[in-house]
Amino acid sequence: MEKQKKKKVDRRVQYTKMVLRQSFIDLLEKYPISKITIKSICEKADINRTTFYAHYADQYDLLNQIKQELIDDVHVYLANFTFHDNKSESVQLLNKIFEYIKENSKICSVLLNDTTDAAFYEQIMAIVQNLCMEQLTKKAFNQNTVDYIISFAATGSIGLIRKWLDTGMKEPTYTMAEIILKLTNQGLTAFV
Amino acid sequence: MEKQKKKKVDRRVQYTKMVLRQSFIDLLEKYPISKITIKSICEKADINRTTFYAHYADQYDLLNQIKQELIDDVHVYLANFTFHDNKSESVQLLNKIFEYIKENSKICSVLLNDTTDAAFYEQIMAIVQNLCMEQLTKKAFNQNTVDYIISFAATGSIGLIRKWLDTGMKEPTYTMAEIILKLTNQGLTAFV
DNA sequence: TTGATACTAAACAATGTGTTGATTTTTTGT
DNA sequence: ACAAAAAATCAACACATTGTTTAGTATCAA
Repeated sequence: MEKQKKKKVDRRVQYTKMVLRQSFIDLLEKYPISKITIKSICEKADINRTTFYAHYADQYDLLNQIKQELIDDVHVYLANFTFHDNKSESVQLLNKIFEYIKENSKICSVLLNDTTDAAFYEQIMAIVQNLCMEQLTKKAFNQNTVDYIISFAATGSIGLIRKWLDTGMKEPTYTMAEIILKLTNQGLTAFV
Repeated sequence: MEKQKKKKVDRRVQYTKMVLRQSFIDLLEKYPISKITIKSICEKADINRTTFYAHYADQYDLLNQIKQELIDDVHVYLANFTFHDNKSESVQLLNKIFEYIKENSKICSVLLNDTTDAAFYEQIMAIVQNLCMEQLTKKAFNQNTVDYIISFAATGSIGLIRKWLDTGMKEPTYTMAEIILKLTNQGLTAFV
């Protein structure tokens, strides 16, 4: 009963956050984050600078919130799916992810190119892990080695996605899902 | 004859650059680059701010020069080796690299954690590519797919190294060289 | 020693930062 | 429709950093 009352978000707040976020992303496409000032974000968004500070500590805080929203968004997007170790299911699921990335390619490009924040990176990796490496953790590998393999596969997948985004998301001979699954699953067999 | 005269670098310049660089790296270990001011670097180094501007445009320029020096350093470090597709040679070579990283773990940690700069990333990836993926390009794969695989393996390797650095460079059950080679080579076989 | 080069110190305008308090506008609940 | 609450605005503020200039000093290489 207590948490039932979800505070309705003020329309103004919604608008302010939306427009600040959008300005910021637009700027991020043109300039490195180090050159983007709070002032410039606010001017582009036509929002008072004082208002910015009411919502965010600084640019990086704004960036983090954008990241978090994306993570949540992806989780919602995938929530409907049930997981099986059936291979075609994995492919289907990964395809769904690439569909999502394609739809949100603009923001994904920006966010994946900034990997200074380890937390975001690891959350993305966690998603990949859950999708592609179920069988990995089940088998009785040496845990130490497993961690390294997971790092490799997860980071590699992100690199793959970045390349895909940078080159205009052209579908290669194999689908992205196929490539990822083949590379990860096959890589594992080296350690069985 | 023309280019023979290599200008001797002034000792003062050498000292200035060295101490600025060192201060910067020290600060990078403690604070995110966005919080590091030119002023703070200079104060720590006890160098006049005007002098900083004589050598670097800003913090990011300094960072780039540090990166470039590291790349050059690695190339020199590996220059003595000759390449074979003999497997044990590859292992030896990779071990050499991990030796280098271990010796320079402080700076490597800092530099590898900032991947906003694609150029540096790609130069590191190029080294990994040349070392581990000779046989890859030789085979008649579909070029489109090859590019993706290279991205995956190279980025994955960097992720692996980052993890290794973050966890104190403990030697896992398999050596790092073994893991990288197994994962990359094995991953390839999926596309033969 | 000498000429060249590099560093320092001080001052400068320009820009961005983060916070304040008073005021206006919009939303929400009744 | 109205009053209370919440949010955005505005102007002003002290402050820090930036990047550049100028003149003087110290160090270097030869």
